[in-house]
Amino acid sequence: MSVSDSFRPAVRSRLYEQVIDQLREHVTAAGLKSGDKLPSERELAERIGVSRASIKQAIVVLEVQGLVEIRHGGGTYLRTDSLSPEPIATLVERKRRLPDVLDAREALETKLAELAAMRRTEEDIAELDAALDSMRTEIAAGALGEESDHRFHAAVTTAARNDLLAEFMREIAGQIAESRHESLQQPDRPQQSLGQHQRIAEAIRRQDPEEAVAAMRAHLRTVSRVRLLTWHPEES
Amino acid sequence: MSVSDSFRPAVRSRLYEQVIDQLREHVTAAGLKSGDKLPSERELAERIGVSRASIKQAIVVLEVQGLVEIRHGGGTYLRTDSLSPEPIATLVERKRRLPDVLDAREALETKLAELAAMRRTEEDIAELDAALDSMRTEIAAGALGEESDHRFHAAVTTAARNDLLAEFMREIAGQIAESRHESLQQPDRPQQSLGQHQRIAEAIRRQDPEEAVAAMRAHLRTVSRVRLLTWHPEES
DNA sequence: CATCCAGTAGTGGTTCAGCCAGTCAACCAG
DNA sequence: CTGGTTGACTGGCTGAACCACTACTGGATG
Repeated sequence: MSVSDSFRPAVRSRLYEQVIDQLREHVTAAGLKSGDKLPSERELAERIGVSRASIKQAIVVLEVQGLVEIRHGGGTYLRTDSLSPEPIATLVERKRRLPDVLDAREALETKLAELAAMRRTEEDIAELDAALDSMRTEIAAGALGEESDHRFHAAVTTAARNDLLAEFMREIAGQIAESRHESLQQPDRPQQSLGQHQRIAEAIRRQDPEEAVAAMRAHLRTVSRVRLLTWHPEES
Repeated sequence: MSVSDSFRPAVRSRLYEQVIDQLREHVTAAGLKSGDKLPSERELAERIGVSRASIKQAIVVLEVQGLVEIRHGGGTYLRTDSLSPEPIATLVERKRRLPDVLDAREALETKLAELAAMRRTEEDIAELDAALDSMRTEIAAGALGEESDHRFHAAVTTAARNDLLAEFMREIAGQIAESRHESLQQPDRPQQSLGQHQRIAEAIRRQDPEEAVAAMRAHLRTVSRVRLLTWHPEES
């Protein structure tokens, strides 16, 4: 690590933020769950050593984030187990357990295939075909076709027209890329993959959701099986 | 207003919320844009007729929502043009995205049910049963059983043992809670819901992934159908 | 004249003491 | 058993006060 590595991110100046941090700690330390009651404002003020006004600011923030429910005269109650909105990025990074990613991918992409089959436009079909063409060319030239593979799945995602699922896909894009690379290095794998992609595209073109789901599932299970055999023969 | 039609869903009692409303009005009325300066806390307190503490609570809320930037000693500045996170346009947009959420939920929860059926332990079964018992009790008492509903689905998520999918579920937990509340207010809905949950639990207990998927899908489609009929008869 | 730099008014940050207004449980009366 | 009363507890809000920081002003300096 060199000189300017990490600036001290400036002091967390606002008091209410520190209060929120302490509340989070307390919740996890005490093992509180959804529905449990937090200490009263007066008690928190005394134990944390700040004024009630600051405690209240912190609690109001937690309230607007939906993490806590305030009952006038009745106390403050948890609405979640963690009290931590915890950024997804760090979690995905920490939880890069592969089988989890593969299961998640199957959950997301089979649904995407289903929706794509129902909603695809002519433009979507054109993009799917373009991706397949590109894949054929790459493979014929002896390449793995990773780029085209990604392009194809991105086109399916676009055709599904669901921003939320698209966002979830983005969040595991990194791990998918890894597993794609692994998978495509198996002998004859690119050619087999091309066939599976064509089957998916065909189902979407014919607007056949069930077949699209089946084709996508078959494709993903092939990918994951290879992956498991290569990396985790003993896994669960 | 007839008898049970619609109770006013509890008053908008909190002062800081009214302050936020007034601030929004002021911003639009005065035509303030991003970068402009808001009046000082003391001036706002005097003009709106509340204490500075309440003004500050409101401003802190706006800060954590990223709508405003506070500079110690320098004043408070707009970071957006409107100060309204959702004027009607975006609110409509949010409602329009509800189908996205429902599709995502089906993608995630059917997979969770499948995994749960394969991986559940005796403890998981016990928690599912406990949630069902609680649901029966609540419903028998005339309640909707929202809490138990959430508890049940949380138990399924736990039993699936996939942190990534669990994280995705957390991200849409808020919208799921909304749709749950809507759905369970339909006549006879809680009773029907109980039956569907029992079917899911039974499949998981028998370690029958396919049936678990089918049961979960049936349950979710009921929920989403009701929702669409109630709120968006004309949707897509 | 241009520059620099205190001084100062003004701003947000926080505290404190106090009162108001709900909630809840224990208790009592019917 | 039901319904009302009471009192302790909890969150909601206020007002005055002080601290920490910023920004502007106006005079001193080169």
